[in-house]
Amino acid sequence: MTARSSSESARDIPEATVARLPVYLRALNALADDGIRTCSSEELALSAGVNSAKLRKDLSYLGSYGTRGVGYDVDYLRYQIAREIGVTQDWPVVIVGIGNLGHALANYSGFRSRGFRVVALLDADETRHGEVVAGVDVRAFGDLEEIVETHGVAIGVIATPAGAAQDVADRMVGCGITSILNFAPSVIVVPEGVDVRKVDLSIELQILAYHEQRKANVT
Amino acid sequence: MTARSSSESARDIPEATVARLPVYLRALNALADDGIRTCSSEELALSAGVNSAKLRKDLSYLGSYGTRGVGYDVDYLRYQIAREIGVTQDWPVVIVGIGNLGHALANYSGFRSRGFRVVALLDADETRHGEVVAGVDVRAFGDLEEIVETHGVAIGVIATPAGAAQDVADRMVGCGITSILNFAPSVIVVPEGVDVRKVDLSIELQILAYHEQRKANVT
DNA sequence: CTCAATTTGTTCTCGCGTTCACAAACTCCT
DNA sequence: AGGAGTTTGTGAACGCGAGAACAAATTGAG
Ligand SMILES: NC(=O)c1ccc[n+]([C@@H]2O[C@H](COP(=O)([O-])OP(=O)(O)OC[C@H]3O[C@@H](n4cnc5c(N)ncnc54)[C@H](O)[C@@H]3O)[C@@H](O)[C@H]2O)c1
Ligand SMILES: NC(=O)c1ccc[n+]([C@@H]2O[C@H](COP(=O)([O-])OP(=O)(O)OC[C@H]3O[C@@H](n4cnc5c(N)ncnc54)[C@H](O)[C@@H]3O)[C@@H](O)[C@H]2O)c1
Repeated sequence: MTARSSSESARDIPEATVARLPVYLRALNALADDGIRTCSSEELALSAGVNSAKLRKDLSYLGSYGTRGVGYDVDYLRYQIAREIGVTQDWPVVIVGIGNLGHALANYSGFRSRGFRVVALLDADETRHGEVVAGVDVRAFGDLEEIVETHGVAIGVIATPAGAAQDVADRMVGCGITSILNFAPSVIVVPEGVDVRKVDLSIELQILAYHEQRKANVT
Repeated sequence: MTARSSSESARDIPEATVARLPVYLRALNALADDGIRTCSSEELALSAGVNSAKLRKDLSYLGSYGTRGVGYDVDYLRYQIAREIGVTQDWPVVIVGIGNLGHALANYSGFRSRGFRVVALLDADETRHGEVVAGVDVRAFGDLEEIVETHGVAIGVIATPAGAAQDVADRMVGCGITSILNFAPSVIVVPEGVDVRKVDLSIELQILAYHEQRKANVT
């Protein structure tokens, strides 16, 4: 209701919903690939692996893009979600730490297809410089500032050992990066206004181990 | 209070707490490496990146392992958390899909040091068979059942393309695996009693992109 | 021994997220 | 045109987790 000036979707979307929108987008892309042009909240919820009421409520935060009695137009909804998330535009990304994981990330094609473009691969180890991974040169970490400025990079990925993560984060923040994805198993501290998300494989396994142990103990 | 027979910590720990226990364990290990033998909830919370009240509440689910006026004994608490999570024992793990990501995972030393042992690397692609990664042979996916039985594997990791993930999961469940870590960007369906956790890098980046876009729009 | 200082364990309150349930809106068939 | 069937969008109830606040327990000094 409260139409806010001419600017459109300015109301804030709950964080839990934001985290699910990419899942819906993925499910919609899969449906579109199968030639499906329309779907109900029930069908979409099924392929996204969530409850249909939750799906509808999530979508309602974006606006009323469905038709009662009919469902959602796959292409239209797909575009609306992509626009809301911000993946209709291209996001330049730098990856720091081109070891085992960094190589895998650089080679990952799912990046590009979802609106992210790896513009630079940086590593402190001189012996890695000049190597070309997935068409991108590995360069010196010292080139960070120049690259960020040139390409207008806002998102950085940390794939260095834990000990270097805070230093890398500081340098990233220092030259204007405001979103960081951290794969190193360490807590990094950043100023307000900078977003950090962490991915920690060991933690995921430990959570599984906890539940596994409980299953065994019940027996 | 309600001491439950002779069996000890049988009450259930909130999921949100379970997800943080590995973070505390990591922080405690770092403190121990620095030679610190005792710490307060405030100090531990700081290095784990959480609120100290939350930390104390989390730890209280495990029991009363601290001393009022003093704090926590680092080694003792470390052991108690490790025991609760189940990482005092060794968990055999199989990884399926030895491509870019599978290689990185197989080479990751953080696995072993946290109680997980990669007992097999499996891939459907014959040309990969026989390759040795981090001391482990890449074998045929068809060997899954034999390996799971031989080593008593309960945890499986999926690093195949999305299209193969459900099939791999079905085979894993079929031979007794009850915990799955899925890196493929697809929803996999499993019977009740089987735990699945997913890690999706693209989703993490899209969440960052959303917030990044909002920062830009406010300007 | 007593008292001040410290720090844990727990209670209480608040807000967010999930889910149910249903009115509103749309389609299609007769 | 009207009514039956379908499906969305949302109000309301509920449960869980976060954080503030405090009582209980311990230490150490005088
Ligand atoms: N490999 C995995 O599957 C995996 C899984 C989960 C987490 N991780 C974490 O991801 C990180 C990277 O893992 P990895 O296996 O690729 O390690 P790695 O040792 O293979 O690679 C780390 C790279 O970072 C570079 N580096 C070190 N310090 C740097 C600095 N200050 N600036 C720039 N580059 C620097 C090194 O030269 C090296 O190339 C680690 O923190 C690890 O714990 C890895
Ligand atoms: N590389 C990354 O950094 C990255 C990041 C995020 C997510 N992912 C996801 O992880 C998965 C693996 O990525 P990748 O880059 O390693 O891909 P990849 O193509 O390099 O490797 C996939 C491997 O799986 C094997 N495989 C295919 N079907 C199989 C089956 N039915 N059984 C067993 N093995 C099978 C292939 O032979 C191949 O070796 C993909 O789903 C990808 O979307 C990868």
